[in-house]
Amino acid sequence: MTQTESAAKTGSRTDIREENERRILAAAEQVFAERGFGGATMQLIADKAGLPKANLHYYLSSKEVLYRRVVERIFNIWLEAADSFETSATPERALSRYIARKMQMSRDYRFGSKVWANEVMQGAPIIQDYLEVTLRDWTETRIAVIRRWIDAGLIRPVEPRWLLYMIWATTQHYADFAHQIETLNGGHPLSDAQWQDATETVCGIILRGIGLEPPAPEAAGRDRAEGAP
Amino acid sequence: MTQTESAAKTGSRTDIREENERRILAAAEQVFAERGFGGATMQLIADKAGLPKANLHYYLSSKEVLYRRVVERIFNIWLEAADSFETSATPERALSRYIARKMQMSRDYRFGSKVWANEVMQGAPIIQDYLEVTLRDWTETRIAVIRRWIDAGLIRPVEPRWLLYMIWATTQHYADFAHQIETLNGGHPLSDAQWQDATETVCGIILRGIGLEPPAPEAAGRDRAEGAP
DNA sequence: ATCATTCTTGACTGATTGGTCAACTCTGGT
DNA sequence: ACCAGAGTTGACCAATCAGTCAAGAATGAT
Repeated sequence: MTQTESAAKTGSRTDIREENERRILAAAEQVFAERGFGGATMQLIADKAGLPKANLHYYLSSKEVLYRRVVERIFNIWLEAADSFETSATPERALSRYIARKMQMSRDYRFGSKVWANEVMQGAPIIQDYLEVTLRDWTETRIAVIRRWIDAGLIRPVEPRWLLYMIWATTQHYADFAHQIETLNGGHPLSDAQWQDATETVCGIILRGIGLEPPAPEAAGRDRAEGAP
Repeated sequence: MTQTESAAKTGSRTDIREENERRILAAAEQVFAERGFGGATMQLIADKAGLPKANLHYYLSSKEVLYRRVVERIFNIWLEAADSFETSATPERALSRYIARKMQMSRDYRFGSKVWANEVMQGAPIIQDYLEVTLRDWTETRIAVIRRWIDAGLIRPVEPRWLLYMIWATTQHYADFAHQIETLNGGHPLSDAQWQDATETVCGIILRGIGLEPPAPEAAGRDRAEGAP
């Protein structure tokens, strides 16, 4: 039916495949986020993607494969953001940029964050190897950096682990508990100004908490998506 | 009824009912925490409780009723802990006690915390009224208290909402993401000393972050369950 | 000992699930 | 015009699900 012409300008086959996979993955991310792996149904994902259920299995062989694809995509996005923790910058700059970036991610990828939370809460049956290798390596290098800051007397002596967990927890909270936050906000999503204020507050408390003076908010550009890679 | 006599260790019927309901609720809390509502099965809960599945339906009429009971129990536990935010105390004392109590709760009720997180992530289909009434009221009163602290110049001027969310996020993270934390801890659960250090670090960063000097760790008694109400 | 009541449980049911399949349409190349 | 291969889809299947039920076991009161 009209399915084919909904693709981009060029009607190439690979475009159809890419477009449909994109739609399926987007729908799946949302449904997995809201219901967890076990609670999600292929029918629900199909409906949300606007495709018949059999079509899902044509592109993604099984529910588990689909879930794995979703989780891997999220982990890659997380990895990109993790780069904004510049190990060569000053503590103020490295931490404030990282926190701001993670807050922005909670706003832009709230479904992905929830899927990640769900996966970890269930004991990470799918992504345990990511945790043990990639995440652990990333964490260890940042811990080393923070420890060097401490040794240089740049920040107060705190166990770097707890500091990192605090940043993760606080920023991801705005995605995972978005519904609770909205309810306590009178049922309305946070406005642009509220997001910016929350980001500055979180950044300010954490930086001051370890003995730093937070830098002036960076250009205030809230919709300046992100800088170069 | 004949309930006049105080419930002793007699093998009375009500004892059997209470004991079985307790076992079912405990098993259900764990399974709902690990799989979410949709992913949990009555068979799994029955196996974990050591009872035949039909027995579950004898005590609790449906899966949804069972889930509701679990969630309500968790909310009540949360409410008790919320009392440790003493509105009459100094900011240092009110906040440090509240944070310590919430950290302890993350350790003692990790399943409950996960069920709560799951429920909120799914849009709080069951407990929306709790969010809108009880939680909102509690939050508003604490926000008012924090605002008074600010007006009195006791703490730095920060939006109280973001401060509360930060405390919730950070403390609950230790329950909801316990698996990730364990993995990054070499596969071992946090030791008593690590829990205490994490608590003090979280407390220290947040208090210093709003311009307070954290009080000396309270008696360091890590297994001194909790004081009176 | 009798008996009403509570508790136990294997066997069952209708509904829903993930996944399959064969018949079908559409597309670009020739 | 024709065709090979990509994309589409309703109908179907075995497995699993929440929930039911009736027959029986256990218990306290008399």
